[in-house]
Amino acid sequence: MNNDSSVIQQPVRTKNGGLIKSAEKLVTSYPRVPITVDCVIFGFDENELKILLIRSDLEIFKGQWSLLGDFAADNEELDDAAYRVLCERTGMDDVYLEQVRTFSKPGRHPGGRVLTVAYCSLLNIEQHKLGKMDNELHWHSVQNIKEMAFDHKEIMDYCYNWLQKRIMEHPLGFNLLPEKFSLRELQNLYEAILNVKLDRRNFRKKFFSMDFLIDTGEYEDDVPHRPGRLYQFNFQKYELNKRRWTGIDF
Amino acid sequence: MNNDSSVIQQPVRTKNGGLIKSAEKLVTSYPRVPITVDCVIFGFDENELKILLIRSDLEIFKGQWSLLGDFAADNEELDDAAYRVLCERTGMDDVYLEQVRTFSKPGRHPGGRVLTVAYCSLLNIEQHKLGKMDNELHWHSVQNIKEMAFDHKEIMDYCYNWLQKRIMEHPLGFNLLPEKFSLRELQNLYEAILNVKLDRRNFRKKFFSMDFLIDTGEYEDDVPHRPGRLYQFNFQKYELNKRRWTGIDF
DNA sequence: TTTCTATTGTGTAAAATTAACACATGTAAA
DNA sequence: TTTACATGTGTTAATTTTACACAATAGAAA
Repeated sequence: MNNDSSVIQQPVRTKNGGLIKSAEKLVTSYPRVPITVDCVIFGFDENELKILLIRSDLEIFKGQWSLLGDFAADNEELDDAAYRVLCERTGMDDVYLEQVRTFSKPGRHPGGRVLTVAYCSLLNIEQHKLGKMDNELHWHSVQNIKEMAFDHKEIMDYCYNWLQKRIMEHPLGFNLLPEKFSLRELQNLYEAILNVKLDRRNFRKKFFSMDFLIDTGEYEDDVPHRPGRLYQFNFQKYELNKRRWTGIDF
Repeated sequence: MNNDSSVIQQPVRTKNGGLIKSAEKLVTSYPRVPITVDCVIFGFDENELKILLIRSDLEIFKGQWSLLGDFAADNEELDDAAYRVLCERTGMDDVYLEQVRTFSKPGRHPGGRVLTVAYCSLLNIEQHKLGKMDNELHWHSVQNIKEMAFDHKEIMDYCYNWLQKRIMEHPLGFNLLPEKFSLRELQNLYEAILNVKLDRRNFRKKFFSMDFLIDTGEYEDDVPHRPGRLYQFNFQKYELNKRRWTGIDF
């Protein structure tokens, strides 16, 4: 591990005032680290917030679950790497994805120093029905996960926390819902993520006043009670007014 | 660049079901990247938000300013690396420091691929009077910086934006002020960071109601008008009540 | 000593937002 | 036809935010 990187420990830096001619020489004189991206992929199903995990392929973590991740390729921008992982593993594109934080604790990877950049992703679980091939993949209820491989539990907790804050500032939640949804579903989503109970009438008022909901005129189907109206999220309008958006406050 | 890392491009992964015995072997088969930390160090002086920059020591960026940064050492946690940079360059310890974001665009460093993790730091500028030795260091007004070496302008902009949001959620600003300060100074700070004008009376009410200000009983000195009271920030009390803290709203 | 200037320190009323709460309506199942 | 259950809607009280004016106090100037 890191044998070649420790050959030259003294930086190429000139002592005083002199400028460094070769940036390349400078760079190659420092330690280098393998980089991974890890995706915390959230979904929403049965009124629970879920996260997509894969069985670890390392002997040492046998039986444990881990985030979907991969090493970054040569010269690969990390956003691209995360997106690649997402596409390869879920077959989906056009997915919400955002960088959250970098984790660098020495010893976090049993194979030596590996730095990982955590990404948070929100997707519609219905559009990613796991095939029979995917017996290594599984949607877990976020609340039930006790331990994970590597430091992935810590990463997941951080990202879940991040999501709770983030969803108060931007209407990300819609990425987790089907294209058409009832207000009840929307409220269930917020209650699941924030882990609180909300007043139905005030919730409704709040979202209508935001003016990002399009009334489809359609109604729920297959419910054993009065069906609710179905709405769509107005992504366009949101993008236009994003700057004036100051967040939700329940 | 990256010549040894591209020797083995095929991952060691077993095709189906088989677990990987050697995590080490897996890790060493992937590309490796030099990592830097870059500190966006904010200060407050003459009612302006400032940032501490250093003249780039690279020939290619001659005359341009850059963030204070360094390469991460072997097995060095990045928080530690950032803290090390901060201490080495400013001689200060016990400084507010927080990771903000990782920047990975290929081509962002002229010496080849270098990944950098940006940290945001807030310190009391009075306690870091630049000595004569530090003629490579300079406090710049944040508003005046047009261009910087590397992608540091982008990083600075991102961190400034981050700070504007962050300061609404946590009372970080006190790190930028002297131990004892008047309410006017505090308001100037917020106005400088947020780039807005605030109502003096409401600002005052807001901060008193937070109950984090300790009245020292002392007064300003050397002002050509009625002197204001001096306060201290109650860090202890804040730490205790942090969890219930929901932010400021001007 | 007096006057002037500038900034501190304080309170209240209007406006906006949030929180709490109840009843009629519509569908499917019994 | 009745029952069960969730939808859809409006009002009032409480809280928070905004807007705004005047007396007090120090140093500087006259």
